[in-house]
Formats: sequence, C-alpha cells, structure tokens
Amino acid sequence: MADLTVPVATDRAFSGAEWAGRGNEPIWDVIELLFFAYRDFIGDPDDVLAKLGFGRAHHRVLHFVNRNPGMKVAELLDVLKITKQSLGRVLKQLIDQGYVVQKEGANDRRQRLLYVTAKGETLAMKLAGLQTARIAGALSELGPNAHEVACRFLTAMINADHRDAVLRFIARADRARRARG
Amino acid sequence: MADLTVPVATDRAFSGAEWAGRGNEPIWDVIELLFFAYRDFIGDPDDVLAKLGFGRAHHRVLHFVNRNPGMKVAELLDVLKITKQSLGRVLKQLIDQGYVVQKEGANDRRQRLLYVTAKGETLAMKLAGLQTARIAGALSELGPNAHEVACRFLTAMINADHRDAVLRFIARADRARRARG
DNA sequence: ACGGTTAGGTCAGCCATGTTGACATATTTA
DNA sequence: TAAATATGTCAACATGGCTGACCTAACCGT
Repeated sequence: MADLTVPVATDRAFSGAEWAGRGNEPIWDVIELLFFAYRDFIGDPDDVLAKLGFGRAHHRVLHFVNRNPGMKVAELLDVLKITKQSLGRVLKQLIDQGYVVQKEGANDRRQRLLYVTAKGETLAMKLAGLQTARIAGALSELGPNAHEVACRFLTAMINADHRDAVLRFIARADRARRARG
Repeated sequence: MADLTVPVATDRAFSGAEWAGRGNEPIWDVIELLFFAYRDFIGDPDDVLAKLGFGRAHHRVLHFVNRNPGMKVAELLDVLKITKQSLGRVLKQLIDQGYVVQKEGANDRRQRLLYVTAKGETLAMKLAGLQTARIAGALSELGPNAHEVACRFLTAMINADHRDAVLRFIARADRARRARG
C-alpha cells in the first residue's frame, strides 16, 4: 500500500487535531464529503430521467454523445468503460426513442457515428444545466479561483496513467463545441 | 473537527437557480472531471472488495459502521438512503463473515447497535487507506490550503437542506474517534 | 395490563445495469 | 482472398436498488 504518512500539516482548518501526531489517520472528511456531494450531484438528473423511464446509464451515454458529436461507438465504450452489451441496451433505447441517431462513417462505412438529435440535445442540456446550477452555486460561495482549484483537485484525483488522456478528451470536446458555436 | 459551515454569500454573482436561461454554457469541465475522478476514487476499493466477494454496498456499510461504532440500524439507513431490505442483504453477509457485530441497545433492547470487529476495522481502514492515498497525493500537488478549499467546494455541492446535518454527522464521528483514540 | 408505536428482520419478486462468452455481419486492409 | 476491425446481438448471470406484505420483540402511554 502507498505511504499514508502524508504531511498535510499546514492545513488545520478542516483537519484539525485528529491529524496531529498520528500520521496514519485517513482523510475522513474528503472521503465522506465526496460520497455525499456526488450522490446529490447525480440526484438532480436522476429525477428528470426517471420520469422518462431512463436511468444513469442513459444519462452518461447522452452526455458524451452530446459533448462529442460524431463519436464512434468504440470511443464511447472506452470512455464509459463498460461492455458493448451494456452500452447496446441503453443506446438502443435512446435511438428508438429519438434522442440519438447513428450515421455511417464517411471514410469507414463500418463505423456508426453517434449524434444527438434536437430532442436529445435538449435533454442533455437540461441535465447539464441542473448539474451546472449546483456547481455554479457551490463555486459562487467560494473564492474567485475556486473553479480552477476544484478542477486541479479533481484532475489530480484521476489515475495518473490516464489523466492526460482525460484532459485531452475534455479539451477536444470544448474546442469542437466552440467551433460549432 | 473545525467548523465546516461555510458562510453563504448573499451577493454572489449568480445563484444556481438563476443560472438556467442565461444562455450560459454548462460547466463541462467540472461535470466531467467529477465523473472521472469519482470513478477512479471508488475503483481502488472495488478491486480489494471484489477479491472478498464484496461490492460497493458492503464498502459503504462497513465504512459508516467503522466510523460510527454503536450506530443504530435506522441511522445507517438514513445515511445510506436505501431501504432496509437492501441494507439487510449486505449487512447479513458482513455479520455472517465476521466483519460486523450487533449488540443489543442498553437503554432500548429493540435496537441492534452496529460495531465493526477487529477484522472489520482492518478491512475498513485498508479501504480508507487506499482512498486517503489518492486524496493525499492529489492535495500534495496543490497549494497548502487545498484541503480546506476541496472540503468547502464539496460541502457546497451538497444539497443545502441537509448540508448541516452531513457536517454535524462527520464532525460527530471525528469527535468520537478522537475520544476513543 | 393492554394496545399502539417503534426497531428491526424477512420473504417474494421486480428492475436497472453491470458482467462473460459465443457468434453474426459488414467492411477495411494486408 | 484472407485476416482484422467495427459493430450488433443472444443468452445467462450477478449486484444492488426497489415495493409490498408480514413478522417478532420491546417500549410507552393510558
């Protein structure tokens, strides 16, 4: 196991005395706050999705297709890290109900490139709006550089061996979105 | 633990509720970084648990019982926000395999107060150690007050109407742990 | 002492979403 | 033309949520 004896001595605002002189005590506050925060974070979309007969799996697919129009099925599988059987189930429902469409690849006609429809984009943006409202509310309670610090913290929480790939993926979607307008 | 309650700014730029309809772009980076970071965060424990035939549900139960020895079943249900049938399934396995024990309440003999065994504490601390290693590694890449900012951000991401209850819950577990030593 | 409430347990079944393994089809590529 | 690739699909299974119904034991107020 990695060395847990991490010097965090300069921060006492949240950790306080339970750290002092111990060295091996888990960082309980972040562990538990992440649990509660993430649960609420996905709770808002869950409520909307439930009314449509969808679940979180549908949300994830819709989100990434909306963010990366023309995405290949293989790319989506790689991002979600689920099997194609699991993806197939929810993707089929999204397609059948008109939230996502597939187009044959221009270069490679085996590919089924994924796009959201107008209906799909509306839902994806509604869900992203709920999550953004929560994030914006949280950031506005903190200092002006809270957004940057939050991003750096979350980035550093990602496995080092695919951190860069994640950042490139996010940046690529941002560039594509700006280019589309 | 120090007071985690963050004073709510009354004059912030825009509240969550005001966000929608401004034509603003969603905060894609935080949305997606949260997804990837949380997945990796729970991935480490998952691997350990899988070898024992346990899943995330067992982890959550073990975690909170370890953090709050003598917890009532009803309290655990309230924290996890699952049904007693769902809890019963995993709790029974943890008890049968000697990770958790139940003791009759001293005042109210209907209560089955929950405690981890030595075996249970060992596992709980191992899992918390994995998550702490990740968190400590992330915080060490950032500035000296990153821990405080991360906690404030995560706290602000929790639903306002139970934020204080969560903070009190965390603080109570910390105090009890310090008292035990 | 009794009757209602509370703490907790349990059975039965359903749903969502993950898994493996095997196989099919179309298309590209060497 | 043969192999590799992109995708889809069938079947079976596991986990961990859920509802509804029903049970015991213990507490508590009258």
